[in-house]
Amino acid sequence: MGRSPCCEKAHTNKGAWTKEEDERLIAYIKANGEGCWRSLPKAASLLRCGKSCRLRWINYLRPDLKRGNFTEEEDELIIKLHSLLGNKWSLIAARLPGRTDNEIKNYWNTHIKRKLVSMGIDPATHRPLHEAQQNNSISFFKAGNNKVVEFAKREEGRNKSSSSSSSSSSNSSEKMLMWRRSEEEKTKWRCPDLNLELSISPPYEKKEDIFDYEVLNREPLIGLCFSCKLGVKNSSECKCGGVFLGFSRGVLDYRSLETN
DNA sequence: AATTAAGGCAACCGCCGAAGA
DNA sequence: CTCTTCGGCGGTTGCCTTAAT
Repeated sequence: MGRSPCCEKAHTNKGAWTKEEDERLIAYIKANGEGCWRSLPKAASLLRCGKSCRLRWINYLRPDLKRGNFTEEEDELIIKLHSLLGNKWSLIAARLPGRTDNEIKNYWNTHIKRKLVSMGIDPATHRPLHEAQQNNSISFFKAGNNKVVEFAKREEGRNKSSSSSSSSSSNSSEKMLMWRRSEEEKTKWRCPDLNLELSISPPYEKKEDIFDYEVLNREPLIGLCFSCKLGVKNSSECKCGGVFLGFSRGVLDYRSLETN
C-alpha cells in the first residue's frame, strides 16, 4: 500500500554538499526545472534524498538568492513582520525577495534577537522587557480580548433587559470605544498580538464606513477597526472588513500576502 | 602559540497536511 | 477508508571560524 519510497536511505550521502554535487543539481534543474524532488536524485545521479536536494537548492543554489549582509531596511521589515506573523519564517521570507526562510531564521536567532534585547525589547513579544517579565507571558491582547468578550456579554444582557430602548444597541460601539480609550490611558497603547488562526474568508471589499478615523489614524494598525485590532473574529462590531497586511477580520488571508 | 568560548550558518530532524495507491 | 510518501515548515544540531584569554 501507499507510494514507493523516493530513495534508499542506506545509499544516500549526508552532511555538507560537494562542489560536484552542487554542479549536478544546478545542471539538472536548469535543464528540467524545479519540482518532483522525489525523482530528482536518481535522474540527476545524486546520492541524496529528494528532501536534501530541495533544501540545498532553495537555501543555497537558487540563482535569485541575494547573498551578503542584511540591510537596515531588511532588518526593520523582518522585525515588523515578525511582530505580526511570529515565527512564520516562510511567510516573512516571501516578503523579502532573495532571502530564504532559513537565512532569515538564522539571522533572527543570531543578530536581531540580540539587537532587540540590547534595546530593551523582548524579541518574543516585541514589548519592553520589564513589561514582558511582569506579565510573565500573559499578553495584553489576551486580557484585552477577554475584556471585549465580557463587555459584549454585559452589553447583550443590558440590551435584552431594556429592549425598548433602541439606542442602546447603536451605542455599544461608542461605549466600546470609550472603554478602549480608558484602557489606552492606562496602557499607553501596546501593539496587540494578532490572531493567526487561518480561515477561508470572502474576497476583500472596501468599506467606506471606517470605524473612528481619528483613532485609526494615530495608531499603528491603520485601517483596522477596534474589534479587529483586538483580534476578535467575526465580530458584529467589525466596521472595516478587517483587512490589513493580509489579515482578514483578524485572521490571516494568505491570498493578499502573495508577492508578485 | 595554544586553548577555550562564542558566534554564524548549513544541514538535519521531526512533524503536519495533502495526496497517491 | 486506510496506509504511506511527498513536500513544506519550524526547531535544533553540529561543524567551522573568529575572538578572547
